[in-house]
Amino acid sequence: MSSGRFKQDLYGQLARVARAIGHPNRLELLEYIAQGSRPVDELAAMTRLSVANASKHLQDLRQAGLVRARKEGVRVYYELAGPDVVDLLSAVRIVGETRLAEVEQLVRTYIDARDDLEPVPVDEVLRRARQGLVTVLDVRPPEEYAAGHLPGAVNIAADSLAGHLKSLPRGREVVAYCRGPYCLLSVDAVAFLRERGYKARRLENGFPEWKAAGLPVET
Amino acid sequence: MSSGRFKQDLYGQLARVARAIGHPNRLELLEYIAQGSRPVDELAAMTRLSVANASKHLQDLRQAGLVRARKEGVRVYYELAGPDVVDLLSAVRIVGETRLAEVEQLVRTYIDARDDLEPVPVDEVLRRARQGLVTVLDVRPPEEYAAGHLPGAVNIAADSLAGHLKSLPRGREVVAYCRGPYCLLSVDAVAFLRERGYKARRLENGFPEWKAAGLPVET
DNA sequence: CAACCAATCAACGAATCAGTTGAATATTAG
DNA sequence: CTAATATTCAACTGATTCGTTGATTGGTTG
Repeated sequence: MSSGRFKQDLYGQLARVARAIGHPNRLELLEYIAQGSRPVDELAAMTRLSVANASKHLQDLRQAGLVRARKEGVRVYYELAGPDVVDLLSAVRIVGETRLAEVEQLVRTYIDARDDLEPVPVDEVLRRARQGLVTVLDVRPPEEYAAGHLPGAVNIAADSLAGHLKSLPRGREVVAYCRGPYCLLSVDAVAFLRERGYKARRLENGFPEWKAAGLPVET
Repeated sequence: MSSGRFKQDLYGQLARVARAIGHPNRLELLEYIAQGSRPVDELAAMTRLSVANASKHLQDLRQAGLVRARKEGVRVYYELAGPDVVDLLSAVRIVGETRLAEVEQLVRTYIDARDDLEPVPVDEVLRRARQGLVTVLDVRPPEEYAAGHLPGAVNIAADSLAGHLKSLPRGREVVAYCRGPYCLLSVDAVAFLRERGYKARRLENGFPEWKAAGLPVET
């Protein structure tokens, strides 16, 4: 039986996929790529990596099938290969949170401690946003908002929130979201809004998870 | 803002989890561990690794939180940390199958080609087994069957199937399963049974996925 | 205690990986 | 065509990983 070869080859390939997400810099790159397609130099700047280094990591991701590269003029845009990649990252996140004390600790101190442990589940947001009971607030930078966002969401980038409070109806509850469950932009935004008397909560997941779940998306 | 530290530490930890499943031998070890707890020497024998090497890989898995070690007398039994680990492995499998041509090719030649592309979905098995319409057949070795199996399943190890056909009712359809979607034991069994006139199909997933999905398990 | 066995540890070489630097390629602008 | 810019490639260093070998620990048995 050549089943030994099968198993060997197969697990060799799957290990390639796993190793591709086995480096902190590649995980961070994927977080940004998951918001929409981006050229190499922007991704390098966002992650504070040298362009050559970022380029190499991106090619590693591409060879593992996690991202695609699309050439447009002089630049190369990288984009996520598909929603299954988001599911994979979520699975890693869940294992990390439930099995590694270090992760649980980090999440507790940086997120839970500031957010009063009451993230909003997705189905609730969907329902109440349709009824106009909440303002859905996207605090990511405008390029990412433009590449896709929750239906009806208002975009105010986290760093310009202070200057744009007028566009947020005072009475209604605000639900903020950003790049993912570990993105602190919405944590900061919620804290800021609460200080100013708003009733504000954080969506438990970010845009990529929303989209990967097949929920409606607006562009 | 010390959010840079947060992201760095967090992704460092998640990368640890990913790297733990980033080696073919560790993936194979996990396949066996997912069937139930096993001591180091048995796992080493099953994977044809040296005991020292297997021990080291198992410790890597333990440090990443994927497995637990339980000492019983003179031997150490390793067991899966939880169902979320099975979900993680499934996520890697799905990405590999949909994004890597090599994986799709391997699955096609070793499984689809021999199984006529008609795996049985889990809910169907659950329903029809309750009505007594199908014989559910567990072709894993008896120790693994003993550690947990589908409700009502009959256990005939794949290598002793030829000698135990009498315990399989001739008229009823057989649904065979084993260690997982990539375990060839049930593929062989289905082929063998079909040659002898049985109507036999393969369950699309194995025991670990069944259990991780929260479906009923018998011991 | 001594013998024995499972498991781990320590140390080593080969291989792979991560990041930098500087050169090479490709596409657009002038 | 030339210049400018985004990206990739090549070469190299230091760090990490994998597997083996032989020694060591820890628990059981006679």
